[in-house]
Amino acid sequence: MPQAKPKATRKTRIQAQNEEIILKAALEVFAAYGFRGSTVDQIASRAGLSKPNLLYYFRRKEDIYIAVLEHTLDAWLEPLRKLDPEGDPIRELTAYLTSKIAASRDNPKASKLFANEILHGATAIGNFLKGPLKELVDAKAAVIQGWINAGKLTAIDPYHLIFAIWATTQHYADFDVQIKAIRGDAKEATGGAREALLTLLIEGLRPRI
Amino acid sequence: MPQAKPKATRKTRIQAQNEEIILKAALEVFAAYGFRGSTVDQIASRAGLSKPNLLYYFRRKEDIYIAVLEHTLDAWLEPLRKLDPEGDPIRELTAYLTSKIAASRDNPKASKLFANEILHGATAIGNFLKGPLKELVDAKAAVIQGWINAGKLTAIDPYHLIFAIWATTQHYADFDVQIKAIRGDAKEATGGAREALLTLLIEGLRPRI
DNA sequence: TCTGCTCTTGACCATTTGATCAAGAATTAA
DNA sequence: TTAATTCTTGATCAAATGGTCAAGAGCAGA
Repeated sequence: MPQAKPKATRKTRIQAQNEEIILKAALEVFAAYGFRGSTVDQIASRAGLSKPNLLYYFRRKEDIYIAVLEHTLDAWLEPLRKLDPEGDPIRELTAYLTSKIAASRDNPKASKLFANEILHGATAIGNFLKGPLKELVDAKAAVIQGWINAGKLTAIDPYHLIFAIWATTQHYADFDVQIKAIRGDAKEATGGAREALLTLLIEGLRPRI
Repeated sequence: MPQAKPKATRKTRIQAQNEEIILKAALEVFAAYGFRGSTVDQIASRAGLSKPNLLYYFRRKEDIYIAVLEHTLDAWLEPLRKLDPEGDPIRELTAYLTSKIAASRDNPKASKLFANEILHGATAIGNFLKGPLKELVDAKAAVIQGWINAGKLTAIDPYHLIFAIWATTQHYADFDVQIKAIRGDAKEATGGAREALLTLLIEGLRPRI
């Protein structure tokens, strides 16, 4: 009998190591070229493995893709989870926007991966969007609405506020090529982004007493 | 001798008609699946033509792609061009944001096409970004800076303001799947978008007297 | 060392897909 | 009507690509 795929038993040292290498390579390739635009050969080559060897760990291209998404999804949501109902609204939103800008700077590939996935219909993570993501956003929107009702924040639709923070912060990762074309190398451009976005999006929400 | 490609002479009725059909079909397909994810067969099929017939009008897949991009690029920039240095700043920015939201609603496919193109490195429109787009943005950023210097607008980096307007408005087209997953069918969601974004982005720029 | 399991790979296959071509159909201008 | 030109397509090709397989190499526990 040919070898079965790695059993459900505990992972080998080599297994754990190679899967990590593969996921890292796959993130880079998928982020750059999208699912259809990436080839198994590219990923294998970047991971330093032969194609059949890579397919020994993930039997189908789609399996790699899903694994990469799942591997990064959770970290991507973390900043929003931290939004604290007990905290000061302006401070909390400032922290949230700051985390998102940092995430875009430190992990642009994850941002591009999601952008591409959603742009093309989110077939692989549709259930995640409708489930965990929606629940989290609903909960945090309620928190923001609570702040507004308590007069601690100018009235604004919480959902649109969240969307605006996503859109603007992720823009610096997803459309970096455009920003670089307009502003030259994006080092200082992204540097000023945090302050500009805080002024634009958050400062105006400070309640007028 | 086999037929040469359509000569540089005036276009036939059939030629003009079919090219229009092809560009429309190609926009739909490319917007949905990206360049690599789209096939010539798909485009031909949606255009109601055979594949060789389609390739009679555009010899390579890439030619179709570039034609579609060029065909929509200009319209996409029109709103920003209209930003009038002589107008009232708040009114002008309101009009700009309103146009961009309308464009996202009325032509989401163009938005997705560009989003995908830029996300993957803008290899086909890199020169457009560094040339005409940069020039236009530089000019309009100067206009906004002029308003700020004249005390007609709160201080804000004009480039980041423009990026924020792009990011937020196009978000409703590019990430519609995500928005629908969170908010249900996006009719009313996008309806409130204009007001929310005006409050968030523009209202705060009104100078405090 | 021996045994069984895990890991690796060259060779190969089937399908998809961008592109070509020759031949015939339709259209246009005279 | 006729001749030239434009348009259309079935058949076909070569390359790229996802995936398989059998055989051998490496490794770990007894």
